[in-house]
Amino acid sequence: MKWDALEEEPCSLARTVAVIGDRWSLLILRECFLRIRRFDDFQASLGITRHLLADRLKKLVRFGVLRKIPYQEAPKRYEYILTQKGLDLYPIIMSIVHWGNIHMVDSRGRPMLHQHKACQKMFDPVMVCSECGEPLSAKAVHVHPGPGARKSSPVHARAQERARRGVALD
Amino acid sequence: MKWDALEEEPCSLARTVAVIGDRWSLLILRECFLRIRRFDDFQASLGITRHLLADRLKKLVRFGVLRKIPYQEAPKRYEYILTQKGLDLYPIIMSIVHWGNIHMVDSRGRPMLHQHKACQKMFDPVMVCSECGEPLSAKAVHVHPGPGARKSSPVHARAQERARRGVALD
DNA sequence: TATTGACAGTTCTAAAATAGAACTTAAGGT
DNA sequence: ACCTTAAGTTCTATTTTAGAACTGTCAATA
Repeated sequence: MKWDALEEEPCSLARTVAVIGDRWSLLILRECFLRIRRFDDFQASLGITRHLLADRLKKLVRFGVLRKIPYQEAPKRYEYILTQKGLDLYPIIMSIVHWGNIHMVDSRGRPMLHQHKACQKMFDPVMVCSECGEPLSAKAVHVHPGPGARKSSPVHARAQERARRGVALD
Repeated sequence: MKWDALEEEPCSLARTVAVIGDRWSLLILRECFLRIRRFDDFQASLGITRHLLADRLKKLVRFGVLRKIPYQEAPKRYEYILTQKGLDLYPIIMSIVHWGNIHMVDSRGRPMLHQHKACQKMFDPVMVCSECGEPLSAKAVHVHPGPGARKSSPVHARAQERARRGVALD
């Protein structure tokens, strides 16, 4: 499957993977959330090749995740800033960081701590249900086809039948 | 940078990207959460080449995200099941799906809806602070070096200084 | 005036990863 | 004997990525 085909898939995960599903895009976005904005600063802090960095920034701008805005004339220079669409990636970034904090840290402990300005406490992100506010887990969720669904494959039909019969996820 | 180097980075995001930061791993995991478990079923539903699928399954098993368990002898056949570490990826998957639902769906609407078994309602995932329960946004969070931090680069020092001075994220 | 340095890229070649198809192995069924 | 299912492995061709060098503007310095 080509990258372009991913964008067209009838699946919100696949379409998002088309935007952030490569080795560098998420790392670039991490830097954006840490207030890195300029080409050479991205390059210095990530060690990405300049070629790839130029390509990825172009892609993120094309998807509307970053905006390229001039910060000086003569010579014209630009910086890359998160759009609202980009800022909305924050829950993805945080849930990735949190999983890494739980499952991938070594004996030195967490590289970074997060403080909530509102309550002043160091926190972890928790994913809850928008309707009842309870924490979510995979086992507590049923999936249903939505209006944008295509007919499901036989493989998926069998899998959903297993779910209906209460077959566990693990 | 090589993939192996990513795993060693003093950053929980980078280390997680080493596990799920390629085009296929997240798609394979999506199938796992939909109760797909067998090689040919993954292959049929994803259209991934058998070569890559074998490689990615091996990687996910190596990282402890999936377990390979036999479901029949003679000939020996295996299926791939999420471990607890794998189930813990659910918030990442859901936040990715949710971002796609908001920013990447076409006119047909969402491909999939989610129902919370506890409250019976269709829901969206919301990320909240573990301490005060309020919804989180990037702008409401301060970052601090944790016990596993390495000395920050000059580039990051300048960026953090900007944050301290209250420079906006966007 | 000539030189150096900062910044934001582009261009080149070599190495690595991926796509796509065919092949293998082991057993059961007809 | 032959076909099918399942889970891979092997092969070649194409695409992507790594790594380094190069380009074009302009400002500041020697």
